[in-house]
Amino acid sequence: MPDILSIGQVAERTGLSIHTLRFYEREGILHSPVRRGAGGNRLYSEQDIEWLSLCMILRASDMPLAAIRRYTELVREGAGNEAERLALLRRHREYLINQMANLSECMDLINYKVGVYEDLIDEGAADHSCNREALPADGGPG
Amino acid sequence: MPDILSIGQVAERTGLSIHTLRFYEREGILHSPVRRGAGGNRLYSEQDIEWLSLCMILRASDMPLAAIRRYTELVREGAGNEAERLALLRRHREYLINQMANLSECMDLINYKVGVYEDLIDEGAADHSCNREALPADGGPG
DNA sequence: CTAGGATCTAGAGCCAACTCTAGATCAAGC
DNA sequence: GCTTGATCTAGAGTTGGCTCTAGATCCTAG
Repeated sequence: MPDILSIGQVAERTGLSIHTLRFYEREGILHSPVRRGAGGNRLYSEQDIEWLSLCMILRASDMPLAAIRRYTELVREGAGNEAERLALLRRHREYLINQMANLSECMDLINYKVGVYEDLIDEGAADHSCNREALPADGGPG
Repeated sequence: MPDILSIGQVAERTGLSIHTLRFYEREGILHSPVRRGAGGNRLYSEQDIEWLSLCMILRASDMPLAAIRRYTELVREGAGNEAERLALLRRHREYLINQMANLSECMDLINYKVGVYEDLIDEGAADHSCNREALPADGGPG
């Protein structure tokens, strides 16, 4: 593993597009300013990959880029702002708790409905004489 | 509970804005076409509230409006398309499973980091002589 | 009659997060 | 020398989901 990577290599390893990598840099999402090669091309390090991996986890959980940028700034500034980092992380944790509840509420609902439709379709397949017009109540969330 | 509700009442009861209610209607998110009063004003029913509540659960779990619209169409069309409804619901369930994994990965990461920063801040508060420059490794997701 | 408040329509505006385009530069291989 | 492929910059375009505006209409209370 070389510690100097082109943008193409970083794209390949992270799964982010080259466009997105440049966009993230403009947005101040990179841990340290990107070094540049002779021709002005970006030179990434393994550290950058690690930082981007962290950012990708945060993004995958819907942390806004603005929050990631702020966190990045705080880390870049160094020691002394731990309280703000902590607050930022806790805020996102609150979001996560709430969102996990939303997802599992929806999961329950969908599991219920999937069950209903599976039964309905099984019946329809096994017994063609049954009343195929009999709809499950689909008006409500119950 | 009256079964004829103004858009304002629906907004109040669902928490959606009046603008959003009209927007959802344009987007074909309503279970049945809205009835209108003498002056052209929308008349909602309790059924509409129920359907909107369902939609809100789906939206809160990030189902795109396009998918909700499709599901709405299918339900409106009536019996005979259960397989497609089922497929649509299962697709969203896959999304939910994946997203729950994302959120809990992020939750683990954040819990870890929150722990680190809490310790750091506690130490800083309890013992001012300690090395406040000692940073936790914040470059990586670990 | 009039003022206030709720509603209507059509359509513009906004925000986040990409995503892509155009045109230039550069290094390597034939 | 020339083509090919990767990279560069600045900036425009896209998508999804709202959110708001303007100007009209209508109902009710004073």
